[in-house]
Amino acid sequence: MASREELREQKEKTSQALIQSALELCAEEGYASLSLRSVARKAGIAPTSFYRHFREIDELGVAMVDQAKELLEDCLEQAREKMKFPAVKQKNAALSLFKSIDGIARPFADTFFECFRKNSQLLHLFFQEQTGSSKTMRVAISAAMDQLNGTLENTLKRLTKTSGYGFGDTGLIAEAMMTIVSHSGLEMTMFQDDDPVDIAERAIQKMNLLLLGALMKDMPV
Amino acid sequence: MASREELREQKEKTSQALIQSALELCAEEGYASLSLRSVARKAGIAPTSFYRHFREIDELGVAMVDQAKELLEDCLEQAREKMKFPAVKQKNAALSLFKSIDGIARPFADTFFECFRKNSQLLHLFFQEQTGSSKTMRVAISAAMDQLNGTLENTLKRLTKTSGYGFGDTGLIAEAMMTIVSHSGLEMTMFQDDDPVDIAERAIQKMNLLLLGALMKDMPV
DNA sequence: TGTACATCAGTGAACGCGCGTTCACTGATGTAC
DNA sequence: TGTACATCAGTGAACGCGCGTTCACTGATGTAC
Repeated sequence: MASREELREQKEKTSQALIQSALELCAEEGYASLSLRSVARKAGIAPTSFYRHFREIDELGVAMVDQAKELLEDCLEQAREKMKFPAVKQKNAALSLFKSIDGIARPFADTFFECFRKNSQLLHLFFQEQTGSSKTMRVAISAAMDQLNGTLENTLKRLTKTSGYGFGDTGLIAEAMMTIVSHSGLEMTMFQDDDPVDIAERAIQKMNLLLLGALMKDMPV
Repeated sequence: MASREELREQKEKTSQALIQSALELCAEEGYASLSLRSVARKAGIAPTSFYRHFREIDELGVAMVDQAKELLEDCLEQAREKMKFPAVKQKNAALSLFKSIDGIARPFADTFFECFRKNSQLLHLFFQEQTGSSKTMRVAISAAMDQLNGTLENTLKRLTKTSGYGFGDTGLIAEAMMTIVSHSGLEMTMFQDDDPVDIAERAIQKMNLLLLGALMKDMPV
């Protein structure tokens, strides 16, 4: 009936079921309260079977972090394709620049928040446990964040290459942008009474100010 | 021996011992893993005595949030006294403005991070549980943050009142500043291999860019 | 073709442990009369 | 002044529960010879 290959697929399915169950439990009780038994129960397998897939809970945690990282890399790639930074004429510089900059921050935020909305459990876990109590998780997430920040930094560099204007320390800016959107994303998932569109708009405004400042600082006057 | 008044003081001492014990345990294992028994054990009382002070763990949690809020209000007051925004001459505007702005962001960050360093357990708890798994905690912290943001907003308004320049949406800026410093503060406590001075300097740069952008946006050109 | 053996996802019983909560209690202090 | 009662922080035994982990097992698949 089930070939060795089919068995391998079945195992992968069970692993994914464990991850999905863990995500749902995290959303309810938080990562720190995850128990091996509750995850197994939700996934419909015996507690002891958990060990066929992960050595411990943190190994499952890292698997979730890996998925989140893949997702976010895709999200940044998608954002990169939509972000524009049109050249501006010199007069009315600040106002005109501000509109150009919106072509960076807005598509970035839109893509990010859409991704957050579709995968709120996974991304809440990722950003929340960045400074959570499991060292294993912090290390994994920190490494992922370094790469994501690097990806965003490259996007920013590419955007400014053709415009004549530069952003100065693009690494710093990428970091700040990620801080702003991740903080806003967490807010959206936690306070669902608040208007998510409003939170998104405020995040965009914050990034616009940041980017305008970065442009003005090194601008030839 | 012990008058009724002395008994009242003794009870308050025990409550504080419980809070202190809880803080140390949070720093090791996280708020979600706090147990009534472990807190009582660390404070040197019987598990059942816990109920003489708090109805449940979350009530102790909210007591910690209240302490953190008091501390942060004092910190913002202290920062307010040190923040300056000297007027600038029109020519070389951007560069000159950037230096003036540093008189806002740097004292603010210095005060905040010094406070964070001295009370890392309390403030880590406060900012981490802002989006943690206990709704009771999230609500308490959210209310405290609203007030703190308001305080910082007032400080910003007062700073610009005499300079001729305005910051536009000061609420938005206060929010972004708090996001930046709290995120950096959490980084410092969690990754102690990283240089805290470097993290602080980057936070200051981020806020400087934000403030510069905010000034330029509404600037008469 | 048949037989013995290896692999491996999943199982169920059992263990000791720490947990939150209940209960009736202690012993010191203050109050009513 | 003396006696009965109220208050209240702290106690220790006991409970039932969910936890992580161990162990020997099953039953299906594939492999060696």
